[in-house]
Amino acid sequence: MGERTKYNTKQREYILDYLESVGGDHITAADVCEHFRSGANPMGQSTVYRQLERLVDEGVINKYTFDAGSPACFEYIGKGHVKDGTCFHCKCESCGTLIHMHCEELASIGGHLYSEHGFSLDPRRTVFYGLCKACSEKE
Amino acid sequence: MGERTKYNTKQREYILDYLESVGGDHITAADVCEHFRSGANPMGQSTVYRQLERLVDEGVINKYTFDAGSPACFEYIGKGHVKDGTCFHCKCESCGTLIHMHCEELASIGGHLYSEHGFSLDPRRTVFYGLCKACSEKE
DNA sequence: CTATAATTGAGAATGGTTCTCAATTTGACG
DNA sequence: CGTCAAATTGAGAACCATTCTCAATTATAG
Repeated sequence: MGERTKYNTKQREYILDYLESVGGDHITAADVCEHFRSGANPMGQSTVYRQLERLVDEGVINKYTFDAGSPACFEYIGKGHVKDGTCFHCKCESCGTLIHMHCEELASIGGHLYSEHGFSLDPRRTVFYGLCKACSEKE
Repeated sequence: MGERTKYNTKQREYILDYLESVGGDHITAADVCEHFRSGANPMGQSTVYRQLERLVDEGVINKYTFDAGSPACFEYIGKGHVKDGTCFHCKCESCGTLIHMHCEELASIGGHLYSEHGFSLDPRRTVFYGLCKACSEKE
């Protein structure tokens, strides 16, 4: 990781600053574009997408994809709050809420998938779909 | 479920026949379009998408969505081989292979998510991302 | 058979994302 | 400092799965 970027550009720094200021919240590529649209440091959307892709490759941010047609979300890995592999994400199919979940038991399925099925789980890409508490009580 | 469709059309029957003949394999909307493109029963792609959407609503087929930009997969529910909630899907991030997995232990996380976190897991929408055996040994 | 509502299909529109390529910027080296 | 090759930028086009539009067709009830 981190071997792809050769040059440090202003744009890269601006994006990193912005991601850090946002913290652990989820943002879309469109959010990043919007933030820079009218500011002092305008930035092309191609650059936004390219830098976000790089930062994912470098492990600086995580990327989550949802249903086709809805934009991907990015999440800054600041204080190692996601890196440890015990943070999972649940997405409510009804209200769309994204729930962060720290859980050792969920983390253990990674080991099971590997030892029993030979599959190396990537918790940073995996999203559990279903209904959140509020919505499942409603329906 | 099943309350949305009012009329039974030829196109609907043709699609159902095709899905049944394919069995439990995963197919995309494009596959369905392709199958009918040059045959005796040509069908517009709008119809394919609409009927597939309906069949999902009616619980006749399952729909799985993957990364943004890659097409959704559909799976016919024939002999109840998916309905039971023990069928999970793993997608290899390297080679793209989709692995079907029947596993009681994985199914148990549904119970855990509900009792401990109040979240009702939908196994039909959830895909585990990571590396398949072959690819993880390669890298 | 008729009326009415649902469905079809060709083509356009959508929307997130990726690609193209000329212009610009970066950083190593002299 | 300059020079220069390599990397990056950005405006706009291209992509592609999917959804929408709407006039023509078809299915079903009565």
